Amino acid sequence: MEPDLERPVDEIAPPRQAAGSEDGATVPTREADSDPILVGLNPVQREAVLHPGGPLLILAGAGSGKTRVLTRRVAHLIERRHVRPDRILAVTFTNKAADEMRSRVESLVGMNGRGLWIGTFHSICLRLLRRHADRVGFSSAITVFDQDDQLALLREVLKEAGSDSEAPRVRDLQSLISMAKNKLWSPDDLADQWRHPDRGRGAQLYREYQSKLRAQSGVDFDDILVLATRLVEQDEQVGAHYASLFEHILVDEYQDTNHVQYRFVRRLAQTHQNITVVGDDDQSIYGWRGADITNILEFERSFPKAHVLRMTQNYRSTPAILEVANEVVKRNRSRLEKRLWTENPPGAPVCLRVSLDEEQEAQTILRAIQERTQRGQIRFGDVTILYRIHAQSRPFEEACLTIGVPYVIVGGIAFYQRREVKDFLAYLRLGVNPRDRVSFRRAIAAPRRGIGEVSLGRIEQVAVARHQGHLGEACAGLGPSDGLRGRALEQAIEFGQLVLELEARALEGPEPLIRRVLESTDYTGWLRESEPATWEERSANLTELEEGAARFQSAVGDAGLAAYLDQVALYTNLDREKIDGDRITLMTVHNAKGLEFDTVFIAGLEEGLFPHASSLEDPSEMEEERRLFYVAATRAMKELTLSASLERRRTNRFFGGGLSRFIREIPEGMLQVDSRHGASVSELVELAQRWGTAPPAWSPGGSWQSRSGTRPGGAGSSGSDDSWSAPVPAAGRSSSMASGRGPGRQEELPVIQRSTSAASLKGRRVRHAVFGVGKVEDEEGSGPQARLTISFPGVGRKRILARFVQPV
DNA sequence: ATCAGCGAATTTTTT
DNA sequence: ATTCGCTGAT
Repeated sequence: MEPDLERPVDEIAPPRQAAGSEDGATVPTREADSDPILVGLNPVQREAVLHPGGPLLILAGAGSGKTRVLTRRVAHLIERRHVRPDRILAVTFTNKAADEMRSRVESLVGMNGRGLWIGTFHSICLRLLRRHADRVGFSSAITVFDQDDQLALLREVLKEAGSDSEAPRVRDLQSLISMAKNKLWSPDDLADQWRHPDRGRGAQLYREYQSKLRAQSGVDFDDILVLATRLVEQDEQVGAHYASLFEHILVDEYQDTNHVQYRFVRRLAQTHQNITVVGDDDQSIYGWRGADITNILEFERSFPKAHVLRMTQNYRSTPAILEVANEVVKRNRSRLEKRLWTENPPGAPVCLRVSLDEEQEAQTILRAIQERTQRGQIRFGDVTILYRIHAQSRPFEEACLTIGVPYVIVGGIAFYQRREVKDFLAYLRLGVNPRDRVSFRRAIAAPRRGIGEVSLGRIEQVAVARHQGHLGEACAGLGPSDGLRGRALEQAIEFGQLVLELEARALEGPEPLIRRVLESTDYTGWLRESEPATWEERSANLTELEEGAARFQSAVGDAGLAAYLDQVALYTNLDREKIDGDRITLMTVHNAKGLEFDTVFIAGLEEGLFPHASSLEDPSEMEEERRLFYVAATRAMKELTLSASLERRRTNRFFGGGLSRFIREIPEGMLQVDSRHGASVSELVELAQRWGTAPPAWSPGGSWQSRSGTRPGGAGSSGSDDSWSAPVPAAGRSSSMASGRGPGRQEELPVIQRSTSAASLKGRRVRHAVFGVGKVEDEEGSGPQARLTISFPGVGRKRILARFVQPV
C-alpha cells in the first residue's frame, strides 16, 4: 500500500522522458513566447510560475488567473525542473477545483503528470489516514460520518445525558465540537481552555461523542483533518517521510484554510520549504467553518523567507463590474489594501432591479434572460443566478419552469444526502464496517422490520457482549433468550445474515451489492407503500445510485466498497454537477466560488438576507458578508445585475428588510436602475433608509442565535489563546449553551412605525414608493401583516403588504 | 412495543 | 416543504 515508505526517497530515480521537443529549456526566458507553459503570462504570473523555491505567497485578486498560474507552475516543475509528479502535492478546496486542476495540468504535460497528488484537504488527509490507520489507532474500517450521521450521534449523546432544558441544541453542540477540533483541542483541552461557564458540560458531551464515534470506527469531517495532522506532527517516521516526499506543495484558496489545515501543510513543508500558496483575503468566505484569515495575513511570519507576489490585473470582468465590487469590499477594515484593475473594455453598466416580491423578482430576471437569448445576445449556459441561501432557489426554479428556461440547481439537497440514497449507503457501510451503529440503525429501519428502540438496544448490547461490537454477527446470532420474539427476531436474524453477506462480498464493489440489497429487502415495494407521492422519484434516484456505482467500478477498477464510500462521503453534489449543456445555473454564492459567467444576477440583496440577519450585529461577520458580495460580483465577466425584493415570504412570515446596504454603498452613478418600475436610485435609497434601517421582520429570535455578546476576536480574551480568539463564528453561535434562551429578541427591536397599518383602508387612496398612488380594493388580514389589493393606474392590480403603503 | 398520522417547528453558507 | 416529535391505534 505504501511502497515509498520503505525506500529512501532520494534513491528514486526520476524516470523523466524528454518532454516535448524543446531541448533543455531548463532556464526558460526569451523562448517564453513559444513555450506552452509560459505563453500568454504577464510578468508577475511568469515570476510565480518560475519561482525557484522557498515559500511563496501569491496574492491573487479575483479573475487574475490564479488557477492558470498554479497549473502552469505544476507543469513547469514537472517538465522543466524534472520534479517527479508524485513528489508534488497540490491541495484545493473543492473536488471540482481539484478535477479542474488535474485536467489542466494534463493538457499541459499529458501522461507525465501521472502520480500527482491533487485533491482536497479532506481527500488527501483521508488517504493518509487509510494508509497509516494502524498508527492512529484504527483498524482499516474507517467510516466517514457526514453531518447527518454526526447529528444522529449527537442526539444520542444528548439524550443519554438527560433531557435538561438547559441542554444545548444539537447544532450548537456540533459547532462547539467543530470549533474545538479546529483548534486541535481534546475534550480535556476544552474543559481547560474554553472560557465559558458551560465548558465542563461541553467537554463532557464532546468526550462522549468522541468515544461513541471511535467505538464505531467513525471519523467526522473534522477528525479527518485532525487525525492526519496528528499523524504527521506526532509520528516522527510518517511525518518525516511525507515531509521529505513532498518536494513541492501548492495550496489553492489559502485564505479559506483553518488552523488544522495550516498545521498540516506546515509540517509537510518543513523539510523542503517549497510551499506556494495562492489566495485572496477579500475572498475569504468560510470563517464560519473555522477558516482562519490570519493564515494568509501572517504567511510571511509563518514562513520567514517568504516571497510575496501580487496579481492585481483582472482578466475576467469589465471595469464597471470591478468598480462595484471594489466599492463594497473596500469598506472592510481588516483587509490588505489593494485595487484590482483591468484593461478590459468598459462594457455595460451594472444594473439594479427592484421587485415587489420574490416571485416578481424571479420572473423579471427570467424574462430578461429569455429575451436576451431570443435575440441571440447570450446563451443560457453563460448565465448564473446567485443567491445567499438555498431557500431562495424555489421561486427561480418555478419561474424557469413557467417561462421555459432550462436550468440546473447546484447544491441544495445533495444527491448523496437523499433519504433513500443514505439508506442504501448505510447497508454498504455496514458491509465495510459492521460496528457502525448509526448506519445499523438506519438500515435496519429501512424498510421497517418491526424492530424498535428497545430491541435495538438489546441487539447493541449483544453485539458488545458477545461479538466485539459486530452488529451483523449479533443479529445473525440472536437467540430466543435475547429478548426479541416472533417476527422481530426472524427479521433481525435475516438482516444480520444480509450484513454478513455484504461483508463477505465487499471486494466485489458497490454495484452488485446495491442490487443485492434492493432485491433482498424489496425496498422499492416498501417505498411504494409508504411514500406513494415520491416513491417513483426516489427509486429513480436509486437507479442513479446504481449506475453511478457501476461507473465508479469501471473507472477505478476493483477498488472495492471502502474506496467507493470514501468517494461518496467526500464528493458532494457540487462536484458531481457538471455545469454543461445550455442551461442557466442557480446556486448559492458559496458554491460559485472559483467559477465565472458572462452574465450574473445576484438576487435577494436585502438587509437581513444578504447581508444575512445572523451577521447584522457582528462586525467581523458583516465583513464576511461583504466579501461574499465581492465574490458574487466578481463572478461576472460581462454583465452584472443586482436584484432585490421589497418583501418576500418565508415559511408563513413576511419579510421586508429593505435594500441591502451593499447596494447603498455603491455610488448612484455606478448603477443603472431598471426603469420599468419608475423609481430612481435615490428613491430606492430613500426607501432603503426608511425600511432598511429597521430590522427584518423575521430577525431570528434568541433561541438559536448567540445573544451573549461573545464574539470571535472580541475583547474577552486575556493573553493566551483561550477564548473565542480565532474567527470561529460557528462556535460563537453556540453560546446559547450559556445564555439559554435569550430574551425575546423581537420585542427588543424597535418597532417599524406604520401609522397606516392598523386602520382599515378599504377604498382609500394610498401611496406606494415604487408604484405611486393607487386605490385599495381589498384587504386580507389585519395589522402590519395585512395584505392589500391595490389598483395602480397604469400599473395594474398588486397585492401589497399594508405596511408598505401610506394613506394619501 | 411499534409505527402511522398528525401538528409544530424549522432554514446560512459546506468539506 | 420537510422534518421532528408526540400520541393514539394496532
